[in-house]
Amino acid sequence: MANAVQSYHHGDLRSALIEAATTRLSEYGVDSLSLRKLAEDAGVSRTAPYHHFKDKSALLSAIAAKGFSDWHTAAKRIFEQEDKTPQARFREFVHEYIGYAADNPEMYELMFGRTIWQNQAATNDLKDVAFPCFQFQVTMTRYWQDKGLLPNNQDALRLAQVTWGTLHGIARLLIDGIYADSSHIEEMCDCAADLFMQKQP
Amino acid sequence: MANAVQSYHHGDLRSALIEAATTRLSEYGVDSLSLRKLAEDAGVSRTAPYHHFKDKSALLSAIAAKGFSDWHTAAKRIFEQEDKTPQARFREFVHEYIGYAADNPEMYELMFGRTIWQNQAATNDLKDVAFPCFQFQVTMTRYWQDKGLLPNNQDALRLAQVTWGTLHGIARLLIDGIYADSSHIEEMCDCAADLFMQKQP
DNA sequence: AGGCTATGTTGACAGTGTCAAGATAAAACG
DNA sequence: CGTTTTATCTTGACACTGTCAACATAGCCT
Repeated sequence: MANAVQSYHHGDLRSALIEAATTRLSEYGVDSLSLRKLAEDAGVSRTAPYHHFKDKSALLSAIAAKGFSDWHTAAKRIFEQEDKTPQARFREFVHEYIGYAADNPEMYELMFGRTIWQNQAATNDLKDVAFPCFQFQVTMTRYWQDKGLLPNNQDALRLAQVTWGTLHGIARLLIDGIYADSSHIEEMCDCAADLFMQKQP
Repeated sequence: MANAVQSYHHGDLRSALIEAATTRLSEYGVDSLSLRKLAEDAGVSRTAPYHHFKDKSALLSAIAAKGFSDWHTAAKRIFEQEDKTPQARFREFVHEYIGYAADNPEMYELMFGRTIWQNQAATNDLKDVAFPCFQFQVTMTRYWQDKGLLPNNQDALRLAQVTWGTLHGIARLLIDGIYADSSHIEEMCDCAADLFMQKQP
């Protein structure tokens, strides 16, 4: 059993690591995340984490997986608000997407950044959670096309890639510090939403 | 003078470092860029680079600055083709932008990534070259608005941010390995271009 | 000729991820 | 119950990294 007095076995090191890493991530950024520091914070030796994660990338993947899970829940909540018009939901989704990235820059960077995706580094566990999120983007796009909100003469997949690309691009420009001025986020979101929802007069 | 036989003074270490770093960057990626390796490749000791760059970030900024300079030139060349219609030029610009990112993923990542932009790490030299590039995006946007290509009821700055965001987002999704399938780049570019160039029927 | 300054050198420090080999506790099994 | 297997944790070590301090050299300016 794991008590205040540290025993040889931690008890639930895996969860403790993920939790500590998530906290440290949002506070100090992904660059300041070191396995050794995390281990020390958990009161455990440097190499203990290796019995729970293949390497550093696997730990990061686990954190991101949780992020995707939360993201999917939030997206569905917005999308399924029956009491609001599709227009309102679309606009809300845009604002929510950018807002999430702006409020949780380090988590967003981890989830949608190259760190865990390049070189086929992504864990299968991660893919299992992330791919449905990407798929959901297509589902929503098709729905909005059916409702006449988004242009119907485009392939749903391509259109989803472009709309998601737009949100992703704005998010990245914001959180990567390329937009020195981040005071007009709402206007940018509305501009993007207007652009896609081209109402034919 | 710097001959085949190495003398105490290198001669033009600064240029040699930038050149070697650029080559290594495009071949092995920004993560494999270490000051020590670069110094060794240049036949010089580990800390010699510090007499030419404040720190690693400064070296990266110098490389990126060259990238921005080239980018600006290429963008202007496309934009100023008098023999082509604005539509054709806009479409070409979209393809060229994504194409550049796809062909030079590591350079793009460096130029538009967080590494050199976050924490106000960007050198003044870098800003001096990069900001005109960002500004040029607005200039082009305003021109295309005037030509009736892009919607005229939006603020040029906001619209530029959104269109650039779209290109940037697609580029990043591609080069960060999130789009496992990168075989439909052209279709995505056309879809994006079509979406912005909403011809009112 | 002498000194200043730009440039290059070695030594050192505090980090990092990760592997190998050994220690310990808990669980599985006879 | 005792014994063995397995999961977990430990120390030691290695090869890296960026960066600072102190010192050496060579070229330029007066």
